[in-house]
Amino acid sequence: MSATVRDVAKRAGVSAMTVSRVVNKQPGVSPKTRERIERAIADLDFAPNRIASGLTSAKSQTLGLIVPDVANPFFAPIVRGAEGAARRGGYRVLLCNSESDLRLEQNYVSDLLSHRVEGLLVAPAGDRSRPHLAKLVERGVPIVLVDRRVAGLDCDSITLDNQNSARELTSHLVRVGHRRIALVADADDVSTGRDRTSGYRSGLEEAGIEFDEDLVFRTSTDQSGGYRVAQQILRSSQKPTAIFAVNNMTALGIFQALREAGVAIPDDIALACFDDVLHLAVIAPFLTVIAQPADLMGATAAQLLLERISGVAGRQHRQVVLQGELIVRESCGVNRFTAGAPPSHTK
Amino acid sequence: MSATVRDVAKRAGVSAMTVSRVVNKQPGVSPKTRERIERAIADLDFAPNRIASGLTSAKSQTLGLIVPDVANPFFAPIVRGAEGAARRGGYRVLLCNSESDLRLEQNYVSDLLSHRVEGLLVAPAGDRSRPHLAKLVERGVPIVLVDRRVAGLDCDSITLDNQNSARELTSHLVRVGHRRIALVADADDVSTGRDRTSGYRSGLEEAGIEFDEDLVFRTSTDQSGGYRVAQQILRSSQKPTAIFAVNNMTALGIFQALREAGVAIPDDIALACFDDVLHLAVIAPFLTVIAQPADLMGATAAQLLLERISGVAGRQHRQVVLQGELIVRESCGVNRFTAGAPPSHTK
DNA sequence: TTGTAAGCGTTATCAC
DNA sequence: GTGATAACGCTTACAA
Repeated sequence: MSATVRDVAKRAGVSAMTVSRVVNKQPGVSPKTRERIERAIADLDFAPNRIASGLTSAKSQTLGLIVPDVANPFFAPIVRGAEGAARRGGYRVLLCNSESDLRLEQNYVSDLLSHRVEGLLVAPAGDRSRPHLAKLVERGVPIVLVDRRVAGLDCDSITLDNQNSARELTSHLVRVGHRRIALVADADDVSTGRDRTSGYRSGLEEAGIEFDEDLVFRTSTDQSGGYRVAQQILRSSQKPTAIFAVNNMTALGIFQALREAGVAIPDDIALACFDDVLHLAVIAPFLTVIAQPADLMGATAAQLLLERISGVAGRQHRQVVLQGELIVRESCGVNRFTAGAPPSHTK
Repeated sequence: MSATVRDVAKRAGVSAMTVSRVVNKQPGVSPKTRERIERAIADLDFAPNRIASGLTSAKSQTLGLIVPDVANPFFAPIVRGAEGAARRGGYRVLLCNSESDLRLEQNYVSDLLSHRVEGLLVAPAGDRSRPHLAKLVERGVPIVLVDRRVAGLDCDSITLDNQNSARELTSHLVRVGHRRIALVADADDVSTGRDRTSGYRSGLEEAGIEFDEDLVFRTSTDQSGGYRVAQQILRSSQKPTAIFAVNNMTALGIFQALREAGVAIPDDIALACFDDVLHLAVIAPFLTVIAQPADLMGATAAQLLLERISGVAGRQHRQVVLQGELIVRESCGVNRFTAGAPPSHTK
């Protein structure tokens, strides 16, 4: 079907080897032969079979990227950033949606290995991803964790300074007058969840507020989880005056439940969260958030991985930490009328 | 490094061929040998090298997926849907972000071919994608266009019924009292742009409103394009009473510009668009839109492609058309107080 | 500067 | 039911 190096070689009156050299821009080919070969390549519309070269050179020029959900407005820019950086480095990206499912994630990992990716970018489901990821590390497969670390797994990673950002957000809530601050937390199995919970505690501690286990709510960190937990919070005997949601989707669910219950934000209860919900800020600059540079996180992750693949990286594991940005809007009870259009999100 | 079929064969005391048969679940292996081989596979932690099998079988089990931007809240669910359906069909997905750049898209196409993808899912930059896509069609490479068709290119596609939906949205605007309706259109080079413009004209025509070229504004269909065009609209001598934005990002830009200019929606001007801006509806159920089933579109596209690859599809090209859904909210001047929380998006 | 030979890990084919 | 052999298209290693 498609032309091969040998076809090109025949047409140019040279050996396959010389064609290979030209295709891979290797030195040691006379300008004349090079030109002849280039013409033959053009004539035959030859495109090298990367599968075949991958077989001999053991280099597939491909990375694997595993995220829980590409359509999540936090992960989507990560994917974009990673793909862009990979492309600029001459790599292709196999995209995998783990749906936060451990089994699925594990299958993806072995599948990607079967496809001989040269390295993996993984936003792991949680600490229980360790067994299958540890195997990779042992085998020396280049890997970079994105957004989340895995307890007990030593490898490159890029994350947000979750603990510090959570502390900052908590301090902000305290500063504007809240003392009973509910935390809608992620499982402790997930490093971001752990770190944010820990930051929340630090924030309270600094303010001299005692940590109250009853104010910590755990749920599936998606919209429906947030929705359910908000209803639970509203039923609790000692209602908090503020809610700190661990991420974007959870916050959306909480918001929805509060609105349906006729609870005014921030008058009846304040709401803050991690992740700036994409594009939302344009129409309703409302939620006070910790914004994460997701695009940068993805791009940097890919760069780290490429460096490790190329061997530039050195033995030591690198843990890049990015800073979150506290963006104060209206949902916590200050700044209510400074935004362009103050929508009154009340009943 | 990793074990090969031959390693497994040696350990099980059989030939490589028999191992291959077991791995690929082919019949014609006695239960006893099969069991022996399976144990050897487990012992050696053998995983078949898909690169190598791809070389012999010419089947890479991989699809290419090209979209303008994964992080766009319309394309992200398409990607998710496509990847999921591909995985369930036993395929991997190479993700490519064309950034609506023709050159980049073209490079991706040849690169994907070099990687021997078995088929392509493409949301093309526009009609000018035809040359490089036509080559694929000629060569018999399975391909499915997603979201956009390409003029003069015969192949499978899945799109929205853009014309009809645009007509419906226009009719709605007319119904609630608008007669001077600006269209912020996409280039005619893009099928969705063409079809939506055409539907807009039909809608006007049905209402007996004469089409006015001066009410059609062209721009880059992203947020900044929308932003600029809105400023232009506000400066125009005969201001429209409503704006129909061709897509989500454009609408966001328009919204931003209107707000900054202190123009009230819908009191001073109405706004409607294609694409439900993801998650936005939860916090601010405000924009009247044509919602598209993006996830379904992606999944169906992948299914179509897999059917074509497997040969189930038949010679004829299939053009699947999905229906859009008009969701009436507040931004066009009716329904203003029926939503849960009516934010007054006014100055 | 160029070419030869061998083999990457798998599978198609045909023989036993 | 099982195996030997020869590819697949390319590149590494070495030779000329």
